[in-house]
Amino acid sequence: MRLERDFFARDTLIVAKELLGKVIVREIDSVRLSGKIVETEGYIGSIDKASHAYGGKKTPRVEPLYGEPGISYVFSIYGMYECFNVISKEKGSPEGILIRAVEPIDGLEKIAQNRFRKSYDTLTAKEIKNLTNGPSKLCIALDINKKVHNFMDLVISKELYIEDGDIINSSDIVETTRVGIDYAEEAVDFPWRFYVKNNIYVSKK
DNA sequence: AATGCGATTCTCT
DNA sequence: GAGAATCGCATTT
Repeated sequence: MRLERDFFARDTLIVAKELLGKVIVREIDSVRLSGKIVETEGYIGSIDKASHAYGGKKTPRVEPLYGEPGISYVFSIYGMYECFNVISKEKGSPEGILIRAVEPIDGLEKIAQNRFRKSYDTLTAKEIKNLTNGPSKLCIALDINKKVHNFMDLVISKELYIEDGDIINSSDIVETTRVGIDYAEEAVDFPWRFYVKNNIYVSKK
């Protein structure tokens, strides 16, 4: 079942944790691609120097962060990659959750084509592991891009949404520091990254 | 108009 | 583990 607005309209770190085990669904021409979320990071703009909206900063790029819970924020990075976030909390408060890794479930053939331009059957073990074990890798695999999917309402969209999935026991969740935010001073140490213990698709242990 | 860099990934070594 | 790729966007001139 699809997650509704009220799921996202809660404390960002709770949503980030509870998104583990849920399933991102990407429908392309009636073909279903999906992946189980295994790694997330919370960003809380009001107090978080790692957030694009730190201190209430508001520019065209970060506008989605201020939108309704349940919409997407897709940003481009390093000129060649994109990252997918879901907005949490309430409209007006710049908070969101970066989806850092998923475990491929449906549409493996299309996912393999999107990532490596070859058939799933011909992937090496290394390529399989690298299909979706990173924030930009999963965007490539599921064909999520800023141009089409930024500001998309995941509660309404038919082509991109999130469904119920596994319930992850809290003893199987690791809480630790976030990745790639070395510049963020004290926020470097905030334990706002969550991942499923022992899952091979987690980007970084 | 010019500058500088990033919530990353890939390819070497 | 280091270095390159590559550009949108915020910031500065």
